Amino acid sequence: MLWNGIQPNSYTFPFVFKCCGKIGGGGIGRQVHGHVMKFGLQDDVFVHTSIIHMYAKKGDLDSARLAFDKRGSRDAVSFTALINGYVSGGRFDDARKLFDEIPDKDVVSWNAIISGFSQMGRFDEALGLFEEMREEGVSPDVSTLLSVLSACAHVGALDVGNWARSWIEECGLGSNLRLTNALIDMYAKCGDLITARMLFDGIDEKDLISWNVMIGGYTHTSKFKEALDVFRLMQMENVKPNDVTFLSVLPACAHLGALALGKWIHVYIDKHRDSFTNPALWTSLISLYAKCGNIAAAKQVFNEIDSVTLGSWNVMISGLAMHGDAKEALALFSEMIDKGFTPDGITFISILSACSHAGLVDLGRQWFNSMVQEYNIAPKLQHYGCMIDLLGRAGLFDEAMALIESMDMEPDGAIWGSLLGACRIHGNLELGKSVADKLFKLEPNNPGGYVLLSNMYAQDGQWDEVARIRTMLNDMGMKKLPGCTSIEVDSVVHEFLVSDKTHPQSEDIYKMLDEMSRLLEKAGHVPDTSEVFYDIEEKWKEGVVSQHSEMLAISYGLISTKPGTTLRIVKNLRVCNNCHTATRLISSIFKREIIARDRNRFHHFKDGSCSCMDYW
DNA sequence: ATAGGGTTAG
Repeated sequence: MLWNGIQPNSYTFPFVFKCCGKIGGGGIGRQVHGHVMKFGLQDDVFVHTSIIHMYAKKGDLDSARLAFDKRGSRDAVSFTALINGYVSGGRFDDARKLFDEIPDKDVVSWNAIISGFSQMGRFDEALGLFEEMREEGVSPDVSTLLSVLSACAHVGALDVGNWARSWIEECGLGSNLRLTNALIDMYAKCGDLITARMLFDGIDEKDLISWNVMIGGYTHTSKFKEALDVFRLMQMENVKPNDVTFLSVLPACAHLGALALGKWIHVYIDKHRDSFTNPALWTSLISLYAKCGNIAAAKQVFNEIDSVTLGSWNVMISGLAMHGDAKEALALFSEMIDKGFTPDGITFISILSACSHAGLVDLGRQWFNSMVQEYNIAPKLQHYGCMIDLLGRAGLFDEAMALIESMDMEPDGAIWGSLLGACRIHGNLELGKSVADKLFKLEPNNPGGYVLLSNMYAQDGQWDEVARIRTMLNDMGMKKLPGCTSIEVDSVVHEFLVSDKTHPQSEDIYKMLDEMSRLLEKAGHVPDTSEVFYDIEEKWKEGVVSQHSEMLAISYGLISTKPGTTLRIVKNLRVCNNCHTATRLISSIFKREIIARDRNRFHHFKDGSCSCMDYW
């Protein structure tokens, strides 16, 4: 155009500047700015605003400011262009100051500042600005609500979120997909999965984001089964998943032990390698295999990663620790350091828990000190928890108490709980009583501690104390968190509770359970009912333990898989003594390997023995 | 005819 001698006018330049922003190359914007001066168009408001915007977008805030200052009449539009530059440059105080100077703030300027704060994680300030906006009588629009809902989702501001929902309905925007997706995410993150699901089911044409927020909502509230159910629906509707989808589905598979589905995802990612480049996917896959008990597959994925991240080292090391393979966990840890990676707090949780599972007291102490002194990592509650657990299990109660007293934070229930567990193992009733008091003050409604203390009184023969605690528990209406075990058969996850009769094949499951009991008795198994906490007759207690959720899951596994197939079960609590002994025997009676994951770690049952060596 | 603002995971 210039070579042909055709004069550009004030309409030309805004288009040209828009392109400058897109190609972003070096001094092109400045050159075009020169042409503007040459043609004397610098006073046109449209041209001038696009100059400010161009510099702001390039991150050249000084030039943007200079252009802005030259302006005769400043309107909301020019302010907003500059504010945007300050926001993306992280200069919030300057942005906020400029914003307050705008004489005639309109929706777009409010949106710029609100979304700026929201995107930078300053959600409370974003919501505060939204409040101000409403007070000043400026009507929000779709963009405002998208930013506001995102902020509500992050800080759990359900009240503002509810307001947003009624606003959306009043404006007749109920069918706006972006707004509905943002609402679903907000309700899910605020914990109201019912409303989130209702909105989700109401969408006719769901897009990928609708599916992702719904699945992610379930995963992040630990509703893993629901997450997988929605993923299945998504597949039935032929919606192509992306990395975000898998980053929500894989943890659900890992938690439920849904290994087959996880493997399917692994194959899918391999097949579409070009579109799945997010390194977090590999970390999730390692974690999946480790948590499903297939440590060999976890290692294989780990060894095939092109660029290893700290996260993948961490999950691999914690996987080995969970399996009780302290030696290999520590070896991998050395390798990681040799390769120049710096361990973080998460790495040390794995290292310390590996030492604790294996009873490596000296090494645990050593790494704890090295973490603090060499790596300058301030220990958190979880690190102290591992150390207390390690020292307590070894019976080193004085040292454990000294460590607790040295902490510069208040010990939590987990710490007192693991110390109480150690007291029970070593029959230290005296310390146990005072530890239990501390625990009850912190977590008066958690029945676990009461059960432990009552068990200790029972071991000591103090039956009146046992009765007193039981009555107290009953009076307080406390119930143990129900034990729940899941098993995956043919890619479907089946969940069982104690004495569960809801499974469609319930009749066959209980037939097999009778058979199991008969063979166990024949093998000399005497039911251990010491952990049953109801005041009922011994015979009934035996009935209860034989119908524990893990026994039902194993029974279902035995009748629904081919002989010799390894059974993988996942329990939400710690395995009880009776089930542990029974499972050991079942592995030899039925010639099945059984890999059980409990709350803390793995048990590999094979030929009548368990990898934890009955120490867990 | 031309200028300023936008959702999902980690």
